[in-house]
Amino acid sequence: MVKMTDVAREAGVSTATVSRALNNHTKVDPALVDRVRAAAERLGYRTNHIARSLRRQTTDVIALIISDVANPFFTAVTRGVEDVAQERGYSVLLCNADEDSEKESTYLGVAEQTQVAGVILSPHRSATDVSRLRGAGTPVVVIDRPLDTDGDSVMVPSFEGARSATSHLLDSGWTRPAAIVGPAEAATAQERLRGFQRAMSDRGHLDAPFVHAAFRQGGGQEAARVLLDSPTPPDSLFVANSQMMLGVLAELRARNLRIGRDLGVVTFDDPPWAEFMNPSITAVSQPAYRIGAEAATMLLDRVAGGAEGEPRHVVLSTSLVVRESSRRLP
Amino acid sequence: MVKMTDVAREAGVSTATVSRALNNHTKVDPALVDRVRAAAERLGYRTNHIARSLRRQTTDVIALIISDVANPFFTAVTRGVEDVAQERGYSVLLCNADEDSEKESTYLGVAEQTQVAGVILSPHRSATDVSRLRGAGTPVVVIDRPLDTDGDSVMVPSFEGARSATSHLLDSGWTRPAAIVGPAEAATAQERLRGFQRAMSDRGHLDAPFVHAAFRQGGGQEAARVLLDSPTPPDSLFVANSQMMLGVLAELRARNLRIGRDLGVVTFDDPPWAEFMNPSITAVSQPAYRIGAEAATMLLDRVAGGAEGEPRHVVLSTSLVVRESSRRLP
DNA sequence: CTGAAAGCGCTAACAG
DNA sequence: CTGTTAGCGCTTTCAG
Repeated sequence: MVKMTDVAREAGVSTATVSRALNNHTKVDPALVDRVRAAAERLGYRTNHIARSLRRQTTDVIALIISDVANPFFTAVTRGVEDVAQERGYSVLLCNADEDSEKESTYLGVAEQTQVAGVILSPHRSATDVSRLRGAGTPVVVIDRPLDTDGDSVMVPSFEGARSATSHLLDSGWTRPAAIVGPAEAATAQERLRGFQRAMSDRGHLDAPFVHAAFRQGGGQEAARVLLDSPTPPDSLFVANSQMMLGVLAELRARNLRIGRDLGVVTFDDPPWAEFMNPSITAVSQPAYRIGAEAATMLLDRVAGGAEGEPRHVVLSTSLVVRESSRRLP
Repeated sequence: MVKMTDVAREAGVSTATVSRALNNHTKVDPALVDRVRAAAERLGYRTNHIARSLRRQTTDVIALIISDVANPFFTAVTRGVEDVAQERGYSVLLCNADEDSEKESTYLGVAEQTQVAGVILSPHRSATDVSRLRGAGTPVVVIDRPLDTDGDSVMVPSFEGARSATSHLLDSGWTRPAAIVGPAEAATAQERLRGFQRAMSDRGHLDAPFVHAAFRQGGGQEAARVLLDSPTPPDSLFVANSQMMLGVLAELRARNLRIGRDLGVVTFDDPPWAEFMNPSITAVSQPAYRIGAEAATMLLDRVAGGAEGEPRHVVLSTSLVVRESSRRLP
């Protein structure tokens, strides 16, 4: 491994000059800069970021802790984060908490120990503890799901999205909607459930059925099974994310139930496949890429400008993409 | 930040002992270990991995450089990698090369500069240069697409997969299949094209039409457009990955063409949505999770055991999942 | 079995 | 504008 002292010797200057020249620091004689650059090039020198980080007490990487890599919503968020991070010279340490508090806390520890410059987190529960990180001066931006403690965030109005999706079901002529929401501990699950319930109670349906399940295909399928097996099965479903929707589709297929005729469905999240289903799936679309991009921008601004100052909250809006699955056929 | 010297003082021992106690190194007096552990706990000490890495000249992170985060194949690979990495105490630095050689080489540089313990790479082109990494003694395992230079790899027989998918189309009564494959520079695109062509020529179709396109939804749609607009349009399509398949579906929908009646389709990769389409999509399924898990295992074995020794090659098999989209309806 | 001390490669005061 | 120097926090010989 060729290091700075090698370059310094080759260029006939001190390591300090090499450091300054390579990092286009303060004023360095242009001639020297060239000489150093040339020497570095010749030797194939590359900065040792570990050493730099130890000295600078911070790194060029930000951690992105998401709830599920298999979920297209989060991969779209990831692309948004990556694009702005890359543009600003940062790498992204992607951590898949996998809807599991324990894994999440492991990763929070990794983020701390590797001294990442900042963290973007989609917390599993609102009680997730980020105090150590913040205590160490590491900026944290929360996305998708809120935290009990205040701080920078990029959110989407889950309540309103769920409410409008449910109202739409009712408007389309379905009379007995039920909801399949995420696990009780997830804030987005609670919000989406509240939105659903509000829409229902506004129309006089007071005890609308719902079931909590894991934010995954298996969870969605299990929930659909329970609901459809109940004494008074629903005639339509509001499903709280696209992974669960896949499970619902599996269950409907197993029971030979046809969407649009036997059952209306709407899902939160608009995965790429939704429009190509037959019938196509009505969805509450979230600006996932923008959520990621905004969060990364906000985070890197903090990294540069210091963590002080009022918490900032960005709320992006959802939109209901009406397709065929919510239409009631005769 | 509480560091080792703080723990040492608190426990009344030297930093060397703290280090040894915490890393359950050689023989340390159990009583001291307890005292150190307790002190560390009390103070909320956490290892500074940056400092450790600088000293040890290696890190606890492996880099995973994939071609496209939005592709379910790669996210499944990612889960496989993550699971075994986590189990063995490593973190994963996920890099999305985004089907772009330049981004890929940026990330290869990041991997080198951050001194990751090893790299799992899905190379964009077979000429991708990993010599610097290997020269520095960093193990590299290649997945999905081969490299010109020899080294550890986990692959799948693309040629055979494409061939059997195409034969299946022919067996199902379609007479004019065409192929939509990836960009000419991608080795998997070439292999899948060869497999397609072999199946075709074996049945006497010598100049079967095909088009290269980007491994994305947009690429697939554009390719479908070209093929369907040709003077003698195909009656069926072999599509080289699921992202492109989404584009094909978009184009078919735009033209009001029905799968199974107007056109037969088969895709490489079996994304979660394929079975729920209507008609369901016949697919060449790859064991993505296992590819990731095998690659990570192989890599970490190298990390532990040294990079020397014969290159190892694991080849996992694909399977054709026959569904409705390839069936020819009267 | 434990401690003292050197040093990983880099950067940032501080002098010059 | 450039060089000297002192560490960042940890691990690991080398002595004891």
